[in-house]
Amino acid sequence: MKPKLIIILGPTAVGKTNYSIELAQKFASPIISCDSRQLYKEMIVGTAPPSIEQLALVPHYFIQSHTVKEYYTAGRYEIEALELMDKLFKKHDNLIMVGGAGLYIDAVCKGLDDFPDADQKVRQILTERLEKDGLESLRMELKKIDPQSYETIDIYNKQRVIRALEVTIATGKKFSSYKRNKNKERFFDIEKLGIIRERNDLYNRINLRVDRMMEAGLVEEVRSLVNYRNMPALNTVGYKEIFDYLDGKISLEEAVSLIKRNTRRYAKRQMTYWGRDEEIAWMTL
RNA sequence: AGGGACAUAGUUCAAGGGUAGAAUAGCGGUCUCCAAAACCGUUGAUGGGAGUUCGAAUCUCUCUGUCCCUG
Repeated sequence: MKPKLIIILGPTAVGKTNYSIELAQKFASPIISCDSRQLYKEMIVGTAPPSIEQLALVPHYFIQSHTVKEYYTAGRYEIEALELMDKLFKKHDNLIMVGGAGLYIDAVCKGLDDFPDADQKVRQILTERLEKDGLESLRMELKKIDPQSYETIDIYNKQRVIRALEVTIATGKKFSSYKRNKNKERFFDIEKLGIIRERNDLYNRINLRVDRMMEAGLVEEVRSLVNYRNMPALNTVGYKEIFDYLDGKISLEEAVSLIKRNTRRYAKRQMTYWGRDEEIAWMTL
């Protein structure tokens, strides 16, 4: 019989942490976090990870385990998470995974194709070209060197265009040639449990959580990270807005309401992402 | 109580006799490695009533509401 991975997912602030700890205790399983921001050890106040008390109740993985100083991607998460599960499943029949990062969850469940790691230098050059010559210029180059990708990706999305270009340029093989459009085989079964709340309820929880983050010293945490503000990790709701405040672009009050708004939008995008995933069993809290 | 000003989308503000627009919020969607990212799309309003006019958000009257001044 295959071991089973139970994934608890849901929008931000819905209450995944509490629920997962209960469930993990029931299954005597550790918790594998699947959250693209809680895995940074420098980002604590603004990412609402499990508390110290909660972490003491159940062993957690991928919580404050990485640094904002290094680039991290969904691809690396897939590799690291699979390695970890390989080990943990030797002792556990069931493992609990919790998180809100849709792409990271998909990476674990279906697997990403084996693109080479992003070449930061190539990305840097492309990003500068984007600023200088505009997106259209990058689009035209993609059309030339990988027309297949030009046809299939969102060519108005600069991140995607750069991604396709950087892989093609860095490896000499077309970005589209890496795609296999096939899910990877996994050695474990997967059960997805989605948690949802009524929208007003969720929005109230989001607003409350942001107020608590401010009380807990979000501004200080963000101030301590100014040197890394250009790293992708810091391109995060709650951090961007405070950077703007520290720059004097907006008032603290504006920053707070922007954080609330952007968190609401994030929650909505999460729901959209999972909207068509028929494997998820939904549960309203 | 008297005098004055104002009333347009959830909010802030345009249009001053001729197709009611914008920003923002809200809502919906996309997604194979920066994903708390990066994109795309969209609903919605002239406070109520009467009048002038071919035609009223716009002019007149009235009611209602809000604000200011005076007592």
